[in-house]
Amino acid sequence: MTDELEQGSGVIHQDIIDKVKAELPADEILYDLAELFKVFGDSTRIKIICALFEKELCVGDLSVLLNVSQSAISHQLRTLKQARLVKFRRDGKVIYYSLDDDHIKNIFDAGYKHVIEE
Amino acid sequence: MTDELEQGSGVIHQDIIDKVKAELPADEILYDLAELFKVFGDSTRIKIICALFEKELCVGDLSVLLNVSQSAISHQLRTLKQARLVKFRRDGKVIYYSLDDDHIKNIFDAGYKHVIEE
DNA sequence: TTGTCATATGAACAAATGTTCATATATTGA
DNA sequence: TCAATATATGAACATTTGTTCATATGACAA
Repeated sequence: MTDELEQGSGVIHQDIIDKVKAELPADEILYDLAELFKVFGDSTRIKIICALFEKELCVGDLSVLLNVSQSAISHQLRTLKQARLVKFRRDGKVIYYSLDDDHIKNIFDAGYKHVIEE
Repeated sequence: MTDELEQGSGVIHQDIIDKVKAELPADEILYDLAELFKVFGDSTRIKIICALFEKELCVGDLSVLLNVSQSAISHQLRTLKQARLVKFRRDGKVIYYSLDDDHIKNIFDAGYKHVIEE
């Protein structure tokens, strides 16, 4: 046996495949990258991110602002926290969230430019 | 009745909420933006995109290169096509795919920078 | 035409995801 | 200590999503 997966995919250009393969970033990096974009790929989370560009906000503020339940916001903040996109500080009972990273704006803007075109 | 959704979310700063709300892009734009990032948020698709940075490739090439079935590649190319991220040209039986947009690289790079840090 | 090759597509299915609901935790003030 | 408030979390559930499998389409060569 040569290699797994005998797909009927007509291999066309093995030389090109090899060349491109050599240029591809490591699988793990591309996996992480997909995971990162996945976090941006939900409208509730994008709205949270976008809101936090303006100002740090507490959970209640976000809930009212985006008209999403407190629980849902909290769950999504957890996702954002795990992706290390947001940080938080406590002030008594209230917890304020803000963006944790400078790249976030760049990623957002790059996508934004694509979306608003034409 | 005042407004839908009487969440028990302790509204804290109505003034800030109003201010931030005024700055948020339209809902539809943020929705589209999330949809765009969603397309980047799958490792197979990211790999396809990344491969196409190097060179136009046919379905068979992509299938072998990424070790993904022809059908799966084809389905994902459909998604990328619908998002107008790839275009294609036919040459006999073979169909070559390439990237359709200059922003794609910017979006990818912005995410990439975030991922490779530290 | 007919057969073959490259790609597309629909149905089915398992896995991942986002929200809700109920409840837990943590902090403050009485 | 107790009640109230802000937030977090786990389980359940409905959707969405990505792959597979089988098959259809379209192009070429014989």
